[in-house]
Amino acid sequence: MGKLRERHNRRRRKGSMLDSDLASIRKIPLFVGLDASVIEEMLGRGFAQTEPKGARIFTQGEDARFLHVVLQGRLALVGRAADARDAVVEFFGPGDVVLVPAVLLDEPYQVAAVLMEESRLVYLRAADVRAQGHGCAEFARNLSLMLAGHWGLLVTQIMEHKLKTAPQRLATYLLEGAREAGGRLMVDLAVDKRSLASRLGMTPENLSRNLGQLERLGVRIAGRHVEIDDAKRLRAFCHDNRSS
Amino acid sequence: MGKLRERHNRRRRKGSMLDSDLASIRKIPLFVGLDASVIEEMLGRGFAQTEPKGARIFTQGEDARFLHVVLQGRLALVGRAADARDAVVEFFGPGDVVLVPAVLLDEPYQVAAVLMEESRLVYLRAADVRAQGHGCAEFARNLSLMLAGHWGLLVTQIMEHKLKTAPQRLATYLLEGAREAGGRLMVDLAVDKRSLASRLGMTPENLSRNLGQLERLGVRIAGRHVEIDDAKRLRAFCHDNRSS
DNA sequence: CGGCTTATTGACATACGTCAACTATTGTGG
DNA sequence: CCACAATAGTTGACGTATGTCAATAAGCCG
Repeated sequence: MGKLRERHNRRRRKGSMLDSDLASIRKIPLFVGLDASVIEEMLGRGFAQTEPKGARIFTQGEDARFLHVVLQGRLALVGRAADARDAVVEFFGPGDVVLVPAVLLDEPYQVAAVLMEESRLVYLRAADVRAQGHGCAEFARNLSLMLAGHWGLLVTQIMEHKLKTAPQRLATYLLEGAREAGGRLMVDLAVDKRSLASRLGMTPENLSRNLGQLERLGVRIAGRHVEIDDAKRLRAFCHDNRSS
Repeated sequence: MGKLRERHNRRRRKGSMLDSDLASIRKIPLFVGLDASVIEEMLGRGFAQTEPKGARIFTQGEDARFLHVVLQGRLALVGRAADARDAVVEFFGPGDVVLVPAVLLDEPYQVAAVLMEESRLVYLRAADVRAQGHGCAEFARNLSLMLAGHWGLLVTQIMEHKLKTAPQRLATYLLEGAREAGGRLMVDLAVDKRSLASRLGMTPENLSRNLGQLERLGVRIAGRHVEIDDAKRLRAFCHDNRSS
């Protein structure tokens, strides 16, 4: 729960969009099926920008001027309490669209966004997005579907917090992110452990200890690289309270 | 975290919609600004029904066949973990529309819904809702706005869980629900304390103790009726960790 | 290499859950 | 309307998970 520091916060300058950017954007569900004119209208007045690790893209309480699309990299939505401690709500990566709610409702951002690594983002003007949400039925529909998906993410997280212990939440997170490679299940944590701890609702110290505990369940940890020997056992551990 | 029991679960029979039902529905933000034909198309194939306290409207894992609108009463969204403990995600009351995400995505419900008191609900057929989400731009837009609003609720709850202690979450909940009446701030808890405890992420025992703790901060509790003598002090307590 | 940040480990404090007993409240049938 | 059972809520004693503080170790970058 330490404060996430922002090291660089240079004033951003508009960067023009590359063809590769446009190609990526068109594959994102929010933008599929739209008339070319609609996409162009939104993108035409937006821009793309690569920003360094630690950059604060926007701040809690700030007016929602842009809709952000992550092309590469990773960012964290960070909420800050009145006493200046803050918590990571969720991470977003390539293809994710961030903070549609604030943009649609034309409200201040409820949370801040901080880059976990150097990332390339698209900035779409909030007013344009709202206009298309109004004018283009297909876009409005895509927005709903995206929001519906996010709803599920948040509900899942709430339930995990209320029903699972810290080690169980950690194990669940690992299993969700795991990929099979060479007959082995493995995960590469995309973010530093301090932020991961915050996302999982525990202190960094406890994250360390909980990783240690999982090693006794056949999880091997080397820095940010994690290997899962016995996925079945780990899954059982997530569900059942009464495991060792 | 005890299990919410369902006492009555009679098979529901379709109930026709009353004029007063229609009047209520038209005032709900999700339905304002729609062509009369659109509303009629959705409502025409739906129905309204009054169901008793404890009724389980739908179950986790069930396919989303209906979109539910609360006309009167109160329901809880309840998630169940693998080990059969369950947690209240959120309460919904008159004017709220429940589980749009599952309906839109045509996915199974992620959570169940249980009535906290006798309630009158509208059942709209999921397929009809999806069709209008597709066909009617204004409805698609309203859906987005509603989902965006819900997103804020859930994010707030996640942050409170990560950043606040149980007594602080309780105090925050009381302040949010408080109404001014006769120069006094007061709340009437709409649900039983067991469910409230689950919503707030604590045990019923701890809810009792935490209410007791708040009494030392000028909160008077009598059953489900709560009076707040010093809102300023209570607010300070919510924000600051280091209060007595 | 040296300085900085990040991660780990240990000792300790505490908030919270658990279990069990008790009390209050609600509902129901006689 | 009362008596009784069932449920809901409270209280206390206690254990444990998790946070806190401090010191050490391990990466990372200039």
